[in-house]
Amino acid sequence: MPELAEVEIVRRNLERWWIGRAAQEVIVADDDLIVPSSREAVITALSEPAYAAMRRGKHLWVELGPSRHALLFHLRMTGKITLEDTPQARFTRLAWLIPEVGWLCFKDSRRLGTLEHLAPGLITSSAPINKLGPEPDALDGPSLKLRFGRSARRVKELLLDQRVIAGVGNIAVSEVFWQLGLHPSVRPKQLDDDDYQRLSDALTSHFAQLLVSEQADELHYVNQGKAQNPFMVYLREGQPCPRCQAPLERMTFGGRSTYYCPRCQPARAPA
DNA sequence: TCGGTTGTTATTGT
DNA sequence: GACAATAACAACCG
Repeated sequence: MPELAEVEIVRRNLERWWIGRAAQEVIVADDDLIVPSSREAVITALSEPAYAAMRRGKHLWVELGPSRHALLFHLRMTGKITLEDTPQARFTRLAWLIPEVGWLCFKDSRRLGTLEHLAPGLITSSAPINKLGPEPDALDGPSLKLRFGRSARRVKELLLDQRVIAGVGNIAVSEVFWQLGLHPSVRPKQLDDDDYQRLSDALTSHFAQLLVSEQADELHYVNQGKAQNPFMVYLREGQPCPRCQAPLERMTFGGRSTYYCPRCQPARAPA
């Protein structure tokens, strides 16, 4: 799935395309998208004008109508929401027509994304929104350290745990660790106060930069189509490190790859 | 055919 | 209880 920056880009697009308007027509192409709520509830909500597009972590929702329905989207691995001339685009699971704008299409080749309808007032108290940790830009070094607590888990696992910090994904870990010279298996005990501050700063600036460089009407995933890889180390196993030219390597934990430079990111002595 | 893929969750084992 | 690994969800790509 897209990470924080990509979801924020989709949110901004929805704001431009959808807010202030109601869908005129709805096509549910894949009922499995809508869980656990009913297809009827989603269609009813879509018939009312949208008035706000919100994001927390990788979750995106739109509030609609005087009765304040909420439609909560999760794009998971391959979801995107695009603006199309027709609702027939490949991989479209749900399409809704905004008059004088076009068809908004939830496209999702892997079909792991979800859409949930939430009754008025339930959104911020709903799981998992209320379980999410703070946004990266709301954390400084000391507060990040506090959130890690005395955990013995790898820093990587903690950053990917949405309850600890919201919005961080697997790509961000590779890129930020490379930037800071952190080994993929580093543990909280091996970080000093300075490391924590640099880590929280690097996460914030990583997402801020992506927000600018990836801004577009349609998200482009590195692994799909001909989009070229804009990252320094992610998916670049075997290629020279941009900093020292040593061949980049890959290490996986729990089936999640971290790409890193063995020279720039040496293992640290146990603290 | 195999191994890889930007997410999350349930399950099993240590 | 904490942690770690794995599969599962489902499908595409090289």
